[in-house]
Amino acid sequence: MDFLEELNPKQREAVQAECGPVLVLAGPGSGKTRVLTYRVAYLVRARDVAPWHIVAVTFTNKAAREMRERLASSGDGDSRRPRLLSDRQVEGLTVGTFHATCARILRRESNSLPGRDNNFVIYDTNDQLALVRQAVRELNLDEKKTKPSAILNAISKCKNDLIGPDAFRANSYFEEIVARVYLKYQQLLQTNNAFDFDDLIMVTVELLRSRRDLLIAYQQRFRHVLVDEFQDTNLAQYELVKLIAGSEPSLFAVADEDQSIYSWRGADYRNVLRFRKDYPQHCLILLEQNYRSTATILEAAKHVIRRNADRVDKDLFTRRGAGARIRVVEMYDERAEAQFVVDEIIRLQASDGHPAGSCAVMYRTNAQSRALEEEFIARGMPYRLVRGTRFYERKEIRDALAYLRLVNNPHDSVSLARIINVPPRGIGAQTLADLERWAFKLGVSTYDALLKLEAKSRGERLPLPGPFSGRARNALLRFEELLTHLIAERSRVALPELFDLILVTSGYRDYVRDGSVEGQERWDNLMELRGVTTEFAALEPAEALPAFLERVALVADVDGLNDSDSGPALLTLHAAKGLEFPTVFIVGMDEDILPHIRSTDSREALEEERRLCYVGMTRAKDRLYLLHTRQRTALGQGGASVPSRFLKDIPPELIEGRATSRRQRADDREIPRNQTGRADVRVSWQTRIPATSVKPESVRTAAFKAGDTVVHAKFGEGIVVASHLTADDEEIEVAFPKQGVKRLSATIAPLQRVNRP
DNA sequence: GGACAAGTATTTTTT
DNA sequence: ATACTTGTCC
Repeated sequence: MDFLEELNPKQREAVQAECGPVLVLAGPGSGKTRVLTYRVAYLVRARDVAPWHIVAVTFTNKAAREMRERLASSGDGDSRRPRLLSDRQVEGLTVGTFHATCARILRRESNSLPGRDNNFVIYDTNDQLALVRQAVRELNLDEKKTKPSAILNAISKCKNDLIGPDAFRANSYFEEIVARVYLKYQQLLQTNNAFDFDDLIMVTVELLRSRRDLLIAYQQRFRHVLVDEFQDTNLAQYELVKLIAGSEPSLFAVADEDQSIYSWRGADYRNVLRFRKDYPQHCLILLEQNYRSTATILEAAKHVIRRNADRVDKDLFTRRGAGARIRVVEMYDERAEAQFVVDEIIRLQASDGHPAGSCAVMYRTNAQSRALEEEFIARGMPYRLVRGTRFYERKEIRDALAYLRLVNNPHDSVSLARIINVPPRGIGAQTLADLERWAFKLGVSTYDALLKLEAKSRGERLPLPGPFSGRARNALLRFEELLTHLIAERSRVALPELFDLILVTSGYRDYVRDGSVEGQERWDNLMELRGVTTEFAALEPAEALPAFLERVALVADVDGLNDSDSGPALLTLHAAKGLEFPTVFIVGMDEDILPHIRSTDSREALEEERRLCYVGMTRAKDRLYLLHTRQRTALGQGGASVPSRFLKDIPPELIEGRATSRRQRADDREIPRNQTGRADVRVSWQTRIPATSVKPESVRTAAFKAGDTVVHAKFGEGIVVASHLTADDEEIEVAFPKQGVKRLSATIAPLQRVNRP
């Protein structure tokens, strides 16, 4: 297997593991995705697995795309590498996000789904929110007392935990409301022939659970399951993986608990622990060699992450040299911080020809980008802002998509409500509310209500009188006429033509092109969207529209935003995950920013902030700058700020100029603070809070770590797979060749460590 | 039904 | 500071 030669022995071991459950725990920069990709190639080439039988799930479309590309081409720029698979083989694979994969399954099985046909639409967060509002209205609940977003969060959480509306049990007044809205919300989704993002997973699980025949069929189909970023799965996703993998799983999961930064979206890194429990016979492989960062950077990052409990302490190492020390820089405020960053990038460029494009500036919150952008603009330096307003979130794009979705699926009342009066047609909120209520009474979708109104206007007798004044009724009838006309054209003309037709006949084109600069920009955006429709022009009109909509619903960004290296990248720490840069600046290493103020009251949240910091630090290959300020303007009001606690965890000898000087640290303590860390400047110059007011964190370290070989008096030799510090003990899991994985107390069990590298 | 003023909330966001 | 939602008045 010559194509495996470019992997190191450990990576190769993972790739060639037997086809049972395999868990690869891998540190940053250890080649996780590479291992996953090669595993796919290995299954096909060495194990004669038909590509058809392989499903690889990722979390982003980007990751899926990159994986395909690597499999299909010599990849990574160095062109002399052999291809891993042929085009035909790659085409046979199922590589995609959880959501895209589930959407495909549901589309295929839509006849088994109550109230859905295969034209169902996928609602994103905006649509979901609109639907929650509608549900709240229909239940006559007070929108002010119960924030729709809070309800939606709760519903989403339920779905991530596979709790359907019937199974939900309320334990508080708020949850009572949630329970009622949830039920109504699901009904509305069904009436609209729609699923939301979370449904894609939950409904697929429900379907496979209730239909044994389908379950068996999909298990047969997807005999080999691979999961990337496994620490980011939620319960529903893990359940789905388990279902498809079946009782004799060929399941290959790659994870790094220390990079789990999406718990607020339902991700639960404890799925890694569950995996170990659910598949006790699994093969565990640790990838601990980092190929990215200098020893200094890696060491600093390890010191930061080590403070977290509940983790397998991986013993990361690198063969790279120490490299430059980390620069910890204190600036007066965020403007000075930005200046320093720009100055330093220019200096690096001038002194050693370090291209500006290989630098990245990272921050905790999007709002922090402003000071940076202002400085870059003032200095005339180009920069790449990674994910500003996303393309598909622009109003004009969402409006155009709403038209398209409505034409595809007229029962989609959320899209209908969005554009019924855009451009203005004299159908205001009141009229729309009346229409919706009327539709609700008749038990039909909003579009059907419009049809009934039209039938009535032709003189047909209907049981209920429409509640509309002449003016409103005329406006509604004109809209109905427009919509019916567009629907009739749907299966007649090619998609780009349909797109044009919609914009012209709806009056949207003239509405947008009002002669202003912004108007032109919006029009340009619409034309960019039109460009996407041309990719579907060759398909049958009836197929093109649903295919286009699915693509658009599941792809959050448009390619080509982060390609060129025309300047430094500006991005949030979250957005930085999975990327690497020779030089990284993390700005705002201040208490209340990183860790964020909203995280400081819970241990779990604080640990996630720590992981976030770790993710940022480990993006750096050669140079790492950590900046904090003395004073920071937040929400319009300035205040003194305190250096982030994470800075204290970095050993001084790794920091430029810190090893010898205690003075610097003493200076830090001079910064006045109150309990919240942000102090009123005037008061604070008199108040000095001793350093002890900062809560000390546990510095206890585990005696055992994953990978250690131990001998147990009874079980014999085994390998430690996990270690957690508990309140007063250390709990470890040890895999014994004969007896399986045992959970032991490190202080009580008769254990002896055999070796430690 | 639409324009404007006041009020409110403001982390992160793979799909 | 500011963007976005809601309330009031024409």
